[in-house]
Amino acid sequence: MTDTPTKRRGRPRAYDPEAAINQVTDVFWNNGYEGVSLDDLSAATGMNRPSLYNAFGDKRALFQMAMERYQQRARETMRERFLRGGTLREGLERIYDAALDFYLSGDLGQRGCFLINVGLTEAVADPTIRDTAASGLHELDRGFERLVQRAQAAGELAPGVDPLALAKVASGILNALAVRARAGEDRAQLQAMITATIDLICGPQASE
Amino acid sequence: MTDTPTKRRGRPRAYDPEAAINQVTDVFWNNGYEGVSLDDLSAATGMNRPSLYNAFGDKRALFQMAMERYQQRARETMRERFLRGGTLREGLERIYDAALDFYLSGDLGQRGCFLINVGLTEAVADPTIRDTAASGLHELDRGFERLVQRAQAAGELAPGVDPLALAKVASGILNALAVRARAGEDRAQLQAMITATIDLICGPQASE
DNA sequence: TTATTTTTATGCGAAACAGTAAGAAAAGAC
DNA sequence: GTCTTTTCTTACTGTTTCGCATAAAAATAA
Repeated sequence: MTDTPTKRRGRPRAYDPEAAINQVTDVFWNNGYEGVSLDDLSAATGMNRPSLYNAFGDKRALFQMAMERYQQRARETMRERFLRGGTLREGLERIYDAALDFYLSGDLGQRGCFLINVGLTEAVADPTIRDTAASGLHELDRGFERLVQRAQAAGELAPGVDPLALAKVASGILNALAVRARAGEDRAQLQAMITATIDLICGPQASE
Repeated sequence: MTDTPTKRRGRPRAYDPEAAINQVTDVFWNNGYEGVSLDDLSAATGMNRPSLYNAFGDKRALFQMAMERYQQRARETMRERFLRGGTLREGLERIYDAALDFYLSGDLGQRGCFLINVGLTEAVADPTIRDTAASGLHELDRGFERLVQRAQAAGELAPGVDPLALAKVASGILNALAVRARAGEDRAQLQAMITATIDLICGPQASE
């Protein structure tokens, strides 16, 4: 739809827009919004500043684009894991496992979540950024709600429990994993928090 | 010990160091490290830049001082709530309630946690800041561990459960509350997450 | 070849920034 | 009153920043 495979008229662009957005996202993800200059982005993408402006707009627009790109990446990674079948325990294990890979990625292996650890820093000063970040978090909330409701429909949950309450805890712990990944906790520590959460929500696992 | 109530020799300082540190902390808390200029701090404290340098050092030192001041404030608020007696449920209610007041404070009422929402943004670029923030989070972890272990010693917990696992979840949810406060969730939504967590850890409350 | 279109490259300008130097001001000490 | 000490005030330096203006380069169209 938007792509034009036909030969363009003028000088061909020397950069790949897709790759550039990913590089911009990574730089913001590491250093925050205010911690990044356009020269940093220029160096990371190989584009010079006027090309950046021409292609994507100003710094704020670049950041907004980076947030959307991040959400797109995350959605592609997580969607299937929310929807695939299995028990609630299996679903939660799949989801948390994928999130860990995400949060522990990057050069230093502790980037956390873009929305939480970078976007929300700007939340007080910029309501637009805050709302974008918040909607990303709420999308995850809804994923957990559906997951738990499916488990309830399948008769997995004890009769008294409130599925939405379980979903809130499950989603909150995902936030905590992002926070703690950025704080430098290693995979084993984060995995211990995951295990504790899953055992609490699903009941302790039967020993193998 | 460190205070000298005797009359100082030279020109009296026109600012109150305690108040200045609090003001610096608030400005960083709202806008992040990179989002704050020394002129901002100068305006907030009423001190001009040379006085800031003379009194506290450069921007990095000011931020470090702000992190420590924040931890001091938090410690004073939380300590008593971790130590006072009562059931585990009562303890958790006390702690989360105080945390909400903290996270929902500030001009806009959604500042979150300084360490999480501001300090950790710098964590990838600056390991010193990361370690300071991480140690603050781990101090809370230990508080929850002791709280849950006391509950176990008092026979409140079911025999099978691992108290450290419960503590991990309780502490993780505290992180999530900070994240979501900054994302703009209101008190009622946060309270719902608290209730869900406490019910999950302590068992649902007997209806009154 | 010549014109047109699109992008890249160079570089400018005004503002903001961190940090410091030098001197004026306000207090006590003598 | 004069000296000494501490702080405040003003001003400066060099750098970085954003955003853009202008011109060169590389492609197609005619």
